Amino acid sequence: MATERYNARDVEARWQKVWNEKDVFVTDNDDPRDKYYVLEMFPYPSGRIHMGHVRNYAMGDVVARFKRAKGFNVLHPMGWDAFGMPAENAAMQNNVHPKDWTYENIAFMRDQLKIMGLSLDWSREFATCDVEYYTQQQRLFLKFLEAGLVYRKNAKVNWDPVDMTVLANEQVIDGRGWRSGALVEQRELTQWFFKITDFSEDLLESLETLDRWPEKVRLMQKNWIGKSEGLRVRFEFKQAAPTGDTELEIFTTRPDTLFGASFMGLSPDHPISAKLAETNPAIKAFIEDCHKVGTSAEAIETAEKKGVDTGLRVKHPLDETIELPVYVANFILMDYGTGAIFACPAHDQRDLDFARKYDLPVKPVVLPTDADPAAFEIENEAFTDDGTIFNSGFLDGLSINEAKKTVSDKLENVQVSGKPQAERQVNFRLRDWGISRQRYWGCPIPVIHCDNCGVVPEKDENLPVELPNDITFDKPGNPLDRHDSWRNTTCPKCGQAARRETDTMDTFVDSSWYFARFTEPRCDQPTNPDAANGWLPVDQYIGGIEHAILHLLYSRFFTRALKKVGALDLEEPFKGLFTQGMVTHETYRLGEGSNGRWVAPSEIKIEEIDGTRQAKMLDSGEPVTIGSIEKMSKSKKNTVDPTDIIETYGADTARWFVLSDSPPERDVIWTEEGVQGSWRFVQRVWRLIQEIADQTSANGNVTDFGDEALELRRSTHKTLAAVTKDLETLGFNRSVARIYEYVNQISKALNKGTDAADMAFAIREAAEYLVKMMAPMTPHLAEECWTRLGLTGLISDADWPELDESLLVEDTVTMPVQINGKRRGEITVARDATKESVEAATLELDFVQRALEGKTPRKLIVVPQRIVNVVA
RNA sequence: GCGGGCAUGGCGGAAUUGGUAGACGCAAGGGACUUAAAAUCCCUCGACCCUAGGUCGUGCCGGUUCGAGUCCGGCUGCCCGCACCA
Repeated sequence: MATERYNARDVEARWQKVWNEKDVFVTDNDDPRDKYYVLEMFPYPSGRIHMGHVRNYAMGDVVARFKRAKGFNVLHPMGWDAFGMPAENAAMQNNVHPKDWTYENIAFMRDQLKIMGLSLDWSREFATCDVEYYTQQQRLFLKFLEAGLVYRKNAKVNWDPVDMTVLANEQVIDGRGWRSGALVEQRELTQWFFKITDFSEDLLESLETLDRWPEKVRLMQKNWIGKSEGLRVRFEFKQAAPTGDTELEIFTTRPDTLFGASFMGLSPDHPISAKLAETNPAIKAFIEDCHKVGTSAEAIETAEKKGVDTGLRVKHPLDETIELPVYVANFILMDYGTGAIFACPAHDQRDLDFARKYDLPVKPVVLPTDADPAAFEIENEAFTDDGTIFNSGFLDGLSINEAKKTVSDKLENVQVSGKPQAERQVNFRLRDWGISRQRYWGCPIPVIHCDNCGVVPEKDENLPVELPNDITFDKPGNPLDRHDSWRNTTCPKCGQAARRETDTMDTFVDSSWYFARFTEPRCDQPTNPDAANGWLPVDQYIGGIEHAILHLLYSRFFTRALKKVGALDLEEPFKGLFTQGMVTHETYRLGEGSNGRWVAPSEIKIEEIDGTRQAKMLDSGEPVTIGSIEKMSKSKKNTVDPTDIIETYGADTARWFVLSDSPPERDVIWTEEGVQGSWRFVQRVWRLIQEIADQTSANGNVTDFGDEALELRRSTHKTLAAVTKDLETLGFNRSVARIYEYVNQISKALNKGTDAADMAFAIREAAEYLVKMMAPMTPHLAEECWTRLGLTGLISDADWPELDESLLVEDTVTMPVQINGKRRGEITVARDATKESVEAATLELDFVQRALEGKTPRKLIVVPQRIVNVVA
């Protein structure tokens, strides 16, 4: 039989059809085998899949297929995170209904995913904008409400005063609305919140159990939850504040620096600030100024530190003779602690910046170890490390921790107006989750506002509160607000005319429980607890690092809330988490410098002239500047369309490429050369398998192996052991490298001929093992090779190959020999040689004797099976 | 601003987790086959030097160790997140 070229397009379509017709990847909840749930973060249906998706889903698919081969009952579903702003933007720009836009995108992207040959159970697919899904989400909301996990309070939003609409943080650019360009204002609205802070302690402690999560993600979550032990201290006002308060209550984590206090700070949103503003025009103007920035922490914290002296004065709690001025300051957040602080500029950078600006005292009270107390001064950098307390009266000489304790103990026992002056307090940085969005394309919050009864939950039997279809986007703002026939309803409690809530839910709500819904996606309740408890937790979750905090924390909260309302019984949703890197590409520009127009990789060609890579336009030949490598993005046009790649090279090549080279947690650079390399490899494997299929047949028992056959068999089983381990640990790039190496070895062995029965056996075994090992990564190629080798059934249903451990160990081991830490040669000894015999053999070596010049070594280090080091 | 991460040849990376730095791939150069090209196959490929050998070398500076890409301290650069992007 002649070898034929591998036609990926035909082969891939053919096997996809077979998998589909045989329902190979449809999962049965009642299958008795051990379960394994693999999930990739579901995509937002933006229009087309991008290479980041290809990488994410290729990884998940390798895990799914590998675990399937290992005998697990694998759940590997797919869906769509389908609510959100882009659909509304499309509606405004192109006059298309968000629903139509979204479902059209989903249809297109589903087809794109299907040609990747993913082992997904498509029968479980859903979109979060499906009425069936958001009905259950509304049901959950009502259960959470009943369980006391939902409440309303005032919170700030970014307000665009020209468009008269609420803006998302990303729609605020340099403090201005992205469309109108108007300066954004902060505005308070009554909004819905989930009580995630009920679980602060549990969310923090439980991170310890997530040993299959990246350490960095756990650390980020820990810092985000931000547990701190501090002190609430009441500072007496010299004269009462206009609110009538006689004390100012602050929260601090650094009571040890109390003697370094320089001033007090109030949040612009503090009630005292608001009261002062009524009579003090300067403060009024300042607060208004503070409200002219966006609501994001980044905007607030990067703004220049500014404030206004209120004229109020407080007494220092440890020394009545000290009087401290009270400022309203723009960097103090109302929703952390009490919204007021005491400032110690020497040991806090923000306080220092502020003190320098307003010429307030800076008194160091923590002395760095080894510093001279007389000479130690703070310049423009606060000292925040460990040290010893000084300049602090009775605290002098104590450590920071001792001083914290001493101050806390003392102030807890001082009475001010009949209450202790201070109180120890555990504080969390984590805030409750505001879920209200003033938008159309989201899950409606199922409550009704009644003039008689107040806020009334919709009755369960009235669900769903369905989004109306007849809406318009000709005006800014939420179309639900102006949709009278939808908005006007009757009160479920008293039956009188009432109005629907027009806020919809944050799309993070949609993605906080979809993994549970997949376990029984057509259930007429949010979950079937049996199915959910059977499948969950997700054994391997894969997605972008950008979700390290919010999505994952919200999902962890939801798991606790779902448990509380009896929807499932589970501690943590994701047992294993893997965060993959981005796909990047070179950028290209036509024209001068930063004015140049971005051009796409498909519009140019690259040549190497005198050793330098140069780019020019395909059509005009104009020179193009090659720019930096950046995350693929539409704005920079450095994208490669997965569909184009798959049409040219096939899905297996694309999958193989995104799994190669770069470690999966790191960014991968897409290069045309790299893809061609992968494509050549696919062809090479196909040729190799054809040759082997033609030269060997399924062979009988061979028990005696010559050196060459044995060597190949050792390679086979060593490769299997390594690839198995690499796939277990998601080291896809390593397993790809091993397979390249292994194919080189098989080719070499094949060149030596297959006449001998032992070689024929070893090569045949190698071919079958190779194909099985590649099957999770290049499944179509593997099926085709499987058939070509005359094997029956589908490789997608086949077991992972068996490992012969006896072939992994060798009798001798070669170790490097170092002299004074530098490699000077090597020594081959029996695997089980004793330390003493290795030492003796080492001293016999020519180069060792030469180096020692007859002297005895000062030290001889033998690490068995590793290394020998002679210290002369 | 705050929190987290990353850095190894021309390029992507590997390195048994403190033990031979550069596996494997890409690019490049040389050769074989071919009328020619493509494809394929073989060889070379960190830098430097007095080239049987040796010196230097994992972003920069310092430290621990018989031994450091790996551990510790201090920098620099880039990337991610910051609660209404998904």
